[in-house]
Parts: sequence; C-alpha cells; structure tokens
Amino acid sequence: MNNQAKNTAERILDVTQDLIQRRGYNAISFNHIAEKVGIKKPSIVHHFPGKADLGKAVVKRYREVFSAALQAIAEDDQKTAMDAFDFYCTPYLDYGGDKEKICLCGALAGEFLALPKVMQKEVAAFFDGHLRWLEDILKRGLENGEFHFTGKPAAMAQLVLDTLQGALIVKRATGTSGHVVEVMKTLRSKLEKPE
Amino acid sequence: MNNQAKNTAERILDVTQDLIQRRGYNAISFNHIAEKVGIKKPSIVHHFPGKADLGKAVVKRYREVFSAALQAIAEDDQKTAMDAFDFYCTPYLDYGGDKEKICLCGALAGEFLALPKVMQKEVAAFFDGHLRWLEDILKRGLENGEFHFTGKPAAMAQLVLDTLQGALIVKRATGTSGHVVEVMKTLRSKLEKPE
DNA sequence: GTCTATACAAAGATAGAC
DNA sequence: GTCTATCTTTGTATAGAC
Repeated sequence: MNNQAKNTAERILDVTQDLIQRRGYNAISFNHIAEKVGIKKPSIVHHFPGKADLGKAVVKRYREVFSAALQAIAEDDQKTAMDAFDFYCTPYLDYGGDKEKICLCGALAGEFLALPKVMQKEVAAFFDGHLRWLEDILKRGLENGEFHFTGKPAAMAQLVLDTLQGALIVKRATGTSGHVVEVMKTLRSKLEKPE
Repeated sequence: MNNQAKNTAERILDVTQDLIQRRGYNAISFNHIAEKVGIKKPSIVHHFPGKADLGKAVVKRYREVFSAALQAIAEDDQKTAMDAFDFYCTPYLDYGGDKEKICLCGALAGEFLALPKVMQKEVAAFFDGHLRWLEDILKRGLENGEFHFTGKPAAMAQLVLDTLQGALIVKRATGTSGHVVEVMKTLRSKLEKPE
C-alpha cells in the first residue's frame, strides 16, 4: 500500500510521526504537517480536534505496532531468544542508518515535561512495555543457555533500552555513521559471553 | 556565591539552562525565562541579542565547565581510572535523582534538527569531547589492569555515554527512581570484570 | 471532507524613555 | 541596565461556505 492509497487521517499520522522523529513535537506545527500532506490546516483539525489529540494518536499507533510485533515474536516457538533480541534491534538499526531520525519516543522523552499529559502517558507506556518485553526475553535466553550475562534480567533490560535510545540521539548529534551498529555489537557481546 | 550575588547575565544563563533541562529549547520562551529571573523580556535581549545567542551561551558554558573538570581529573596522577569514571558519573547520578531533569545536551539532542546551527555545533562538540575523554580513561584503565573488558576502548566509551544519556531520558518518562543508579552499576560491572 | 477567512494568544524582536 | 509600548510573525483553533 503506497502513500497515496492511504486515507487522509493515516497520511497525517505518517507525516506527523516523521516530523516528530526529525524535529520533535514542540518545534512542529499544523502548517508544517499540512504542507507535507498536501492539505490545509483546518483539514487536519477535522480529523484530529487538537494538536494533543494528533500527538497522542501518533504515539499510540507507534506503540501498538511495536507491541504487536514484539508479542508475535515472543510467542513464536521457532524463534530463539537471540532471534528476538536481533529483531528488537532492527528498528534502531534502521534509524541508526538515517542521519536525521531517532526513535519517536526517544524524541518525545527529551521534551517530556513540555508534552500534553495524554502524550506523556503513551510515551511512558511505550518504555514500560519495552522494558518488560526485554526482561522476559533476556530471562528466557539466560535460562536456556543462549545468554551468559551476570546480574538480573531486569537490569540488563534497562541497559539495552537505555543504550539503544541513547545511541540514536548521540549518533544524530555527532553525525557518526556506524555509531549505532557499533554499540549494538558491544551490547550483543555482553549478552553472549560470560563475564 | 548565592543566586542573588550573581549578575543578571549569569542568572539568565542559570534559569535558561534549568528550563531547557526540564522542558527543552523549543518549548521555552523569553517570557518564561524573564519571569523566573524576575526581569522583563527586553532585559534579556539586552544581554543576549537573540534566543539562539542565549541558547549557544548556555551550552557553551555547560560544555566548558564539564570540560575543565574532566581535564583536571584526567591529569591528576593521584586518581585511578575508576576514580575518573566514578567522577564522570556524578552529574548523571545527580540528574538521575531529580524527577524532572536530564542532561542539557541530552535534551537538546532530542530536538537537534530544530536547533539553531550555532547550538548544534556546541552540542556536537560536547558529545565528541566526552567520547574522547572516556576513551582515554578506559584505555588507561585497561592498560594498567583496573579494567578488564573486551573490545576497543572507543566502543566501550560509546556504550557508556549512550547508556547514561539514554538512562536519563527513560527514567524521567517512566518515573522510575533508581533507574540511573541501577544501570550505572550494571555498566560498572562490565568494566571491572573480564568477560 | 476540504476549503477561505478570521479570531485570539504567544512568540521573537525593536524603539525609545528613564 | 531596565523598562513600556509596539511591530510582525506564527501558533492553535473556530465559523461557515462549498
């Protein structure tokens, strides 16, 4: 399904998500969004009554798409814990290869207190869900002998999430291509080998 | 030296830095700053001709204060590599204990492309400098037997910086007290023990 | 569902009095 | 060095025609 085949509401969500990942929430406006979608300002308001509603809808969709994919791979018996871990890394690798983009929720977390409450809730739920999922995968890999790290799976889950989120914001600021791939290899080695 | 003893320019810098660490750059205005300093909007303009000038001055000061402290401990022969590492962690620990604050440059990196060019340069220089300093300390600790990690010091420096920056943005969004302390212990254990 | 027109507030910035 | 007053632009949001 290409972009033109989508309905207006979806195209607004796509453009808004892209703009937030590049510039943040408080730096963009209905005008920026409307121009990229190819409509006028009030048409956005017709689909989303306010900027906070639009922002919330963007994060909610992002969170749910992630959530469904993570749940699917966690429930797939064919997949190893390392398969799941590598799958988790793919979006970070994608954004890592883009000079301008970072994780949607990483961008929003940087201006967290300047976000509408409804958006704060979504962003918090995103991170909470990822931490729980990572903990589960790491615990499984530790128990079945795939992983060999010391310390609790919960602590390792924090390390993984924090590192990947941090890697994206640092790579964009420093303009270092390969920064995310590099740190991901380091991270992976801490999971595989015993200390 | 208390706040009232400082001159106006310094008080403006203090308030602006604090506001950026809480809310980001694009979400704050001369009015917010003026109100907290206890002056009026045009008085700020007298000291800093534009918002970009003020923003640049804030990051420059932050970067230079950090830089001087890091250089001092790196040149102190009495300090071990682990002393230096722990010293590096202290500001992150301080912000970690605050529900609202993150690193100034971490906040700005989240809205990097929506910053004035002069500010982007300062933020990039901050991260570049920290990566070089960390690599130097880690290399030294590895050579003198204090540290026992595998992989290049440069890769480990990335891991440290990314993790600490990510930990701050994640802890604020999730409201998890202890998140930063916890991940820092994990990080420390990866330096100390051989894999 | 999309548009033009408009209301209203807040932003950065300037001029000039004190 | 600080202020009042003002300018200009841009922001979110609304009303109502098509």
